[in-house]
Amino acid sequence: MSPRVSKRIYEYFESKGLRKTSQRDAIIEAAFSTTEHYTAEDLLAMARALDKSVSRATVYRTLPLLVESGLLREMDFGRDHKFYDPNYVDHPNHNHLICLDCAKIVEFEDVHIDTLENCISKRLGFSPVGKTVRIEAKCDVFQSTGACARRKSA
Amino acid sequence: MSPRVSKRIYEYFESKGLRKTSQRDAIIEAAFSTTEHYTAEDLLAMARALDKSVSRATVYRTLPLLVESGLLREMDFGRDHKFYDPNYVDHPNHNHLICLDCAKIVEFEDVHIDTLENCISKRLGFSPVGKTVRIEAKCDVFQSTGACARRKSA
DNA sequence: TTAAATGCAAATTATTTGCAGAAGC
DNA sequence: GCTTCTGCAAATAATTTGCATTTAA
Repeated sequence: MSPRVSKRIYEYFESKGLRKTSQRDAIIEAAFSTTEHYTAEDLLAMARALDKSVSRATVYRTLPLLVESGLLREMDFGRDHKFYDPNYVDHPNHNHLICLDCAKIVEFEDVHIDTLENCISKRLGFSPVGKTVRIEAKCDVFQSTGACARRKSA
Repeated sequence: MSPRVSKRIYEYFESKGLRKTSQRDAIIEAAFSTTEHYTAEDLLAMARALDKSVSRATVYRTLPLLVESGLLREMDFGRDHKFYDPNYVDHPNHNHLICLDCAKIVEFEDVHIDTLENCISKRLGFSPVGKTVRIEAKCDVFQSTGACARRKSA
């Protein structure tokens, strides 16, 4: 985890009067030491690798704090559990393309989408706060060769 | 429900060898006689108003069929239950703007978004299948007057 | 006639919560 | 010392499923 992220998190905690505990430290460290998306259960496993005393309840109680801090983003990919994305710290405007062949999620950024959505919001009489773009797509590689290099990584 | 929708649904059912039952008729009628978004529980109530014998289990078993047919769209608004949107039949490319002040969902269409997403997908080496755009925003009306005409309708 | 569909109630599963003890400040 | 935080285990709530019965084709 970068010192920048660490600083922002602990400043947020302090501003809210939240205490620093060893369990929260482990959860935070785990949450921001990867660029992968993860579930609450995944995060529990990652945090426990750092500190065995972390419980499931504490993970579920800490996740909303990280989301409120603005450093972690909760995402619904339409599956049965929520996913969390730690990459908004470094890429605040990224979007997701989900490959229906290999289930891989590709992150991308595009200034035009952002501009366009701002215009649309204004036109409708709103000020945009958060934007989500999700593209479900199929691999061109898979289409032509019948196999996809990414397919192994679900 | 328009005869066009009715025709498409029953053709889909027939093509899959699915039977026509009074309960399914009631659920389908309820599902496409509104332009509002609804939950499974909402749909149960609406279908029961037409046919008291409709059970919760049948609603839950029928919903995926309607989604697979392409006429109904399942949506995650990040709340604890799924929402269903029957408006894709008439507006296959619409998107959603969610007002954080009044929780109202505004549907809009924009060809530029669609074009842009096609370009982005191609550039990344994918063929887009489905696209979701969601804008979370705040009422300009609410910002300036402190109240919002839509606020009453949650 | 026979395979599919139904209602009921029990099962499932991610997430939340009450509580008594532990720990930060 | 007082309040917040924690782990545990039980509770919750949307959705799914097994089964005996009904019904469409």
